[in-house]
Amino acid sequence: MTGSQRPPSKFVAAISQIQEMIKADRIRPGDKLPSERELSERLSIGRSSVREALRALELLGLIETRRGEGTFLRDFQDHQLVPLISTFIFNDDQKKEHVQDMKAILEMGCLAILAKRPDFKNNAISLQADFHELMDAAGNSLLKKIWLIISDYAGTSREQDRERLNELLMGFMKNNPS
Amino acid sequence: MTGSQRPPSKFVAAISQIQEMIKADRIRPGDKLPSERELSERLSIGRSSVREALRALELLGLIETRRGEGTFLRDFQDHQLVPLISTFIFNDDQKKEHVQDMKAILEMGCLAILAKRPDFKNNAISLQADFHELMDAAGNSLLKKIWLIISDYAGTSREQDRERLNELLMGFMKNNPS
DNA sequence: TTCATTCAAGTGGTCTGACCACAAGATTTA
DNA sequence: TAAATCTTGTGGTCAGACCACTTGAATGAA
Repeated sequence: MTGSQRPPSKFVAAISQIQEMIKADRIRPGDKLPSERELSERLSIGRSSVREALRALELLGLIETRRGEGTFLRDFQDHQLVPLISTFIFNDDQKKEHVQDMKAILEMGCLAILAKRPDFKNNAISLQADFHELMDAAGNSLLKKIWLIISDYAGTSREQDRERLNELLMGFMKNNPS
Repeated sequence: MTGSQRPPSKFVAAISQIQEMIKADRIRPGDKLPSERELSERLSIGRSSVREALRALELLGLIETRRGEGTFLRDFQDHQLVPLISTFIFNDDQKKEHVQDMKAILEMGCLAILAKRPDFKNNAISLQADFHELMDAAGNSLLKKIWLIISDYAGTSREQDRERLNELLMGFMKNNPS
C-alpha cells in the first residue's frame, strides 16, 4: 500500500488542539487552562500524552505550571528556551556567528527605520541610548520581539551592545548626513 | 520553614542531564542517543519523565525521533523552534506594516552580507537572482529561516519581491561603489 | 461572631507496567 | 541464493496508582 502516511503523534496533535482550544475558549494570558485530566478526557488521549504536550509548551514558555493549582497561559515575555538552546548552539561556532550577524542585521534595520524620521539626530538617539530604547522608538514590535530573542541567544553584554551601537551610529552619520 | 525552594522537576533536570550526557559522550549531530529506557535507568528517573524531556527537546528541534529506530541528535540548523515561536509572536502582532518592514530589514541584511564579499558585483548577484538564492549565497541559515517565515506572512508575490530586490540593488550600487 | 485548625477535593509530578507499531537484523525455509 | 519469517530493540500510548501541594470549605475554639 502506498500513500498511507501515518498520522502525527498524539502529543503533537495535542499541542495543536490545545492551541485551538485556547483560541476557541478565549483563554487569555494569566488564565487557567483545563486540568491535565480534563484535557485528557476532552481530547480523548492519555494523560501522559497531554503532559508531553504541556511540558513542551512549558519549555517554550507558552504556559506556566503551578503544582496544586493548575496550568496557566503565559505571556511570551520570558522565554526560558533561550538559555537552553544556546547551550546547544555553543557547540558550533559557525552557528554562533549566524546569530551575531542576525542580531546586527536587526539592529541596522532598527537604525534604518529611525533614520527616516526627521527628528532622527535630535532627541531619539543620543549616545546614551541603547537598543532597547531604540527598538521601542522604532515602533515595530515584531522587530523588537525577534531582536530580543536573538539577543538572548547572542549572549552579548549590555556594554558590548552599546559599543557596537556607537560604531554603527558613526557609520550612519557618515552615510546619512542631514 | 522558609527558604525551602523545591528542586526543579524531574523532566527539567532530565533535560540538563541529557545535555551533559551529549557533551560527555561526544554525541554529534546525526548520532543516536541512548534509548528512552536506557536513559531512564542511567538517570534514575521514570521513562515518562525522560519522555517529557525528549518530547520538549524534539519540539525545539534539537533532537529527532524515529519510531523503531531511536532518538537522534539533530543539527541546530533545521530547528523548528523559529516557526514555532513565530506563530506565537505573530499572534498579537498582525500589523502588516511591521511584517513588511521586517522583511525588508532581513533582505537588506542579506545584501549587506553579500556586499562584503569581493565578488559581490561579479557573479553572485545578477538581476535575475531572487532572494531565495541570495539568502543561500549569504550562507546564514538562521537569517534565511526567519526570512522565509516572514515572507510567508508578508504574502508578497515572487514578482513583487524581485522588483524590490532590483530597487534595493540600485541603491546598494550607489552607496557602495566598488 | 471571629479566628484558627482541620479536612477534603482538585491539581500537577512521577513511577510502573503493560501493550502496540515499527524497523532492522538474524534465522529459517523454499 | 533468495525470499519469507521470527526476534529484538525502539519509540508511542495508555491506565492506574501514589505523592506533594494548594485551596477552600467545614469544623471547632475563643
